[in-house]
Amino acid sequence: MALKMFNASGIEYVGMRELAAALKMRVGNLTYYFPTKDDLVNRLSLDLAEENNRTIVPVEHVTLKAFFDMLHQVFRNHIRYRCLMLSFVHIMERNPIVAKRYSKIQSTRNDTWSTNIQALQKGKYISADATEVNFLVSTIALIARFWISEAAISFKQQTEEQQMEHYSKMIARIFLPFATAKGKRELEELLKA
Amino acid sequence: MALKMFNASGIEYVGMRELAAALKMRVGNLTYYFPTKDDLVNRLSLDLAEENNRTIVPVEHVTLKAFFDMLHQVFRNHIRYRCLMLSFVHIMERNPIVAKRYSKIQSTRNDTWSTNIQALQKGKYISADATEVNFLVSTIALIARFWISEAAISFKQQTEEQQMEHYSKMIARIFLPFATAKGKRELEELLKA
DNA sequence: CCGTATATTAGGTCATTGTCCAAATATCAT
DNA sequence: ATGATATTTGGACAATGACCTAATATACGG
Repeated sequence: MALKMFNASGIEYVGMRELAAALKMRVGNLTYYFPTKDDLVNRLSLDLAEENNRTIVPVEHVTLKAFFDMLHQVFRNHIRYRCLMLSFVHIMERNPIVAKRYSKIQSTRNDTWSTNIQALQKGKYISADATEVNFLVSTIALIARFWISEAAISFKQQTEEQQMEHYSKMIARIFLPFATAKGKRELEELLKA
Repeated sequence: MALKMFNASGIEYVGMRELAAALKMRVGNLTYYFPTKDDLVNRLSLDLAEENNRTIVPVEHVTLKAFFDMLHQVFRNHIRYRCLMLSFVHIMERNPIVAKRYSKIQSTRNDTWSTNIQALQKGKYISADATEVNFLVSTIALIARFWISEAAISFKQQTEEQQMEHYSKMIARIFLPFATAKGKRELEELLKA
């Protein structure tokens, strides 16, 4: 419920009173469960982190298709918690608990992406040296963090599916130069759709 | 002065009273010049837009070096108005005046980037078809908009110069696959530094 | 079933925020 | 000097997040 309202109006524009009313509670009652608004945000952030834990996993025999399906699922998770993504910077700056957990998680996330990209190499889908893998990981991280923000500004009129497709394709294009012949075929399939 | 305080603490965490005090004014006096905080933000946004107007221009005989110098200068402008970049999404959502001006400006910005990239093609630095040029433009736009936000979260400990270098190199790497032999030499020079 | 300890709810207060206003004062052209 | 305009002042307003105490419900051991 809180998530729905936050997604609709933005975290900082939903008051505790407003939220309590929607929950048919009194304000004091809401603050009993979540003493501060940051605690609420912290809870939502935990939920998102857990969903992503289930989504971002190392895959044994990864294909480019599987890799981009995983990315697509991450995008979907971000949409479900879009209020967090849109207020990302402010939350990180003002909510030390969330910030600390995030920075801890993030390095393992990057490791997982890196592992999966190296698996793509072993599967002869792409070919890239260590610094190139690093580049791919940090580019994915940047796009994954901020695609919703940019879409909210520049592609408001598009559906969420169209937005996700746009950024999936952007990442696919970044992979393209590193793809083998086999990889190119799969990527061009993705880019065509 | 307002800019300095906003950059230091974030727009939403500098109060009108605090700001007025620093300006040795009364609050009511400040609101005489800027009736609302949004008017203040609007003014700062105008200033940034003007600086970028001077920076992002079509260049006749553009080189990759010149192109990345231009990008570097854009990054510098963003640093000077970092409070705006860090609150980008919220401003666009809640300040219709700024939002409207931004979306109008942005399409001409993209045109200019596109023109300059096509000039790089004419100069035999890179080779890319229309959709690839489009891809390059939208990727640059995304990175330019959000690099400061990501740096504020993930590279806090680095200096601004190091941060700019990181994202310049990221863009250089995105150009690399499209570079001609001549272009590759210049880009690898940039990536080495 | 009673009595007590714990969990929950209610209602209100507090300081802070952005915004607004009417009166007082300063500045300037005629 | 006088009238008009520009600026400054000090305070008020509603809304916000946070906090607190007293009332009430629930659960549990005897």
